[in-house]
Amino acid sequence: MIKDLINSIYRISDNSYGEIDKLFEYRCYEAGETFVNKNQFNDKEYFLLNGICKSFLINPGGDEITLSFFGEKTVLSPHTIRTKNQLSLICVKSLTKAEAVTLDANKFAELMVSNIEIRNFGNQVLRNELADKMEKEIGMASLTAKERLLNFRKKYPSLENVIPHTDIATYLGITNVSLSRLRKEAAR
Amino acid sequence: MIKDLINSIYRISDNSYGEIDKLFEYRCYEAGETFVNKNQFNDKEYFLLNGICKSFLINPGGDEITLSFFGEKTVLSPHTIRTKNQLSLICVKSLTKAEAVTLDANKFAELMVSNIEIRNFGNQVLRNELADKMEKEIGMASLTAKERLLNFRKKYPSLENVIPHTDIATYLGITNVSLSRLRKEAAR
DNA sequence: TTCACTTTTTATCATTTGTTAATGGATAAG
DNA sequence: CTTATCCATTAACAAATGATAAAAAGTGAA
Repeated sequence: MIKDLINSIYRISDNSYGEIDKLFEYRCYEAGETFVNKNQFNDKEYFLLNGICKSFLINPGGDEITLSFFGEKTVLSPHTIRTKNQLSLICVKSLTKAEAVTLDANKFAELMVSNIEIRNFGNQVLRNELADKMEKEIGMASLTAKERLLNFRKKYPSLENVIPHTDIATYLGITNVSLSRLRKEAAR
Repeated sequence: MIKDLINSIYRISDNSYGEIDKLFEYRCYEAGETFVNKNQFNDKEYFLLNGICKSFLINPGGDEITLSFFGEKTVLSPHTIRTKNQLSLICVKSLTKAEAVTLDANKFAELMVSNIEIRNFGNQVLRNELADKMEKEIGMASLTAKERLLNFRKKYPSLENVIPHTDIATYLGITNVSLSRLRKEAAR
């Protein structure tokens, strides 16, 4: 199933998969566990098998601001862009019970150098990450909160009934009270 | 001066610089020239020597939404994350007369594979790009428009008096009328 | 079940931002 | 110098969103 996850992003041969396969370590997280902490050492890549996670930052007021959600069978933001000097730039927590495999990020980076399929896979993950951020960026700059909510529903169907609304609200750039209001309007 | 630009991001040896140096082609853009177009073929990296550029997307209403600004001696968003299948995902235009050097992106990617200094430089550009987007993301999600304007001024001092306010407004996620209002308040 | 706790909704009012349109200022062409 | 054009500002009103607090609904443990 990890192979399916990878192939759904960029198709690689069984040989190439074998090279990554050796690096996997299985992990299990409880709901609400923050397993990547800002400013702490981190040298892993994460492939999420099931469950839901969010990446977030703490704003000056002390609130968690959701950056992205990660559903089952997705890759968390790549190590290169998530860390500086091996220290994490963001936090990641599980919002449900979740299972994942981790890989040593340095060894994976070496594979990206030596194996073109793995490099293409890694670069595709990077591009997806950026495309995601650009999509969100233009939404924040040109759509109303209601439109952003509707986009959120398209992009993450079913998530709305599974995770705390506060996490969704900060993702949308509004308060949870406003979200409740928009939900009511959208229901009509 | 191109060497200074590179070294200001990640210090590389003269040998490594020599490898990049061969790839440069000089370009000059008039103010208002869109030299990267969405959905069009693109295989270049861009190092901006002087002038100011913006990356942008067109929203459903037909407006240009500014994604980022690029000042003198900076690197435009790397080709990997800016294109898919060699087709550009965004537009880039010069807001002033500008000079740049371009490089063949595929040849640069090869250098990133064979030369660790160039790879580190390229990855640093990637990280900076993402850090930038995350900073903006959290600002859009947790700051008021006025605070975002003040942040913009810190980040791009002097830009406010050089480029059209509409470009700044869409960057901040507000209308140009609102920007004018905030400018007046902030002046007090 | 009941109780304690958290989350979501609702209501009220204040503030921010958008929309539209008119005004003024700058700039460039004739 | 005039005219035309573009851009920024201002004004008035509408709409969206925030802040606060109270009520309702859900959740989990004893």
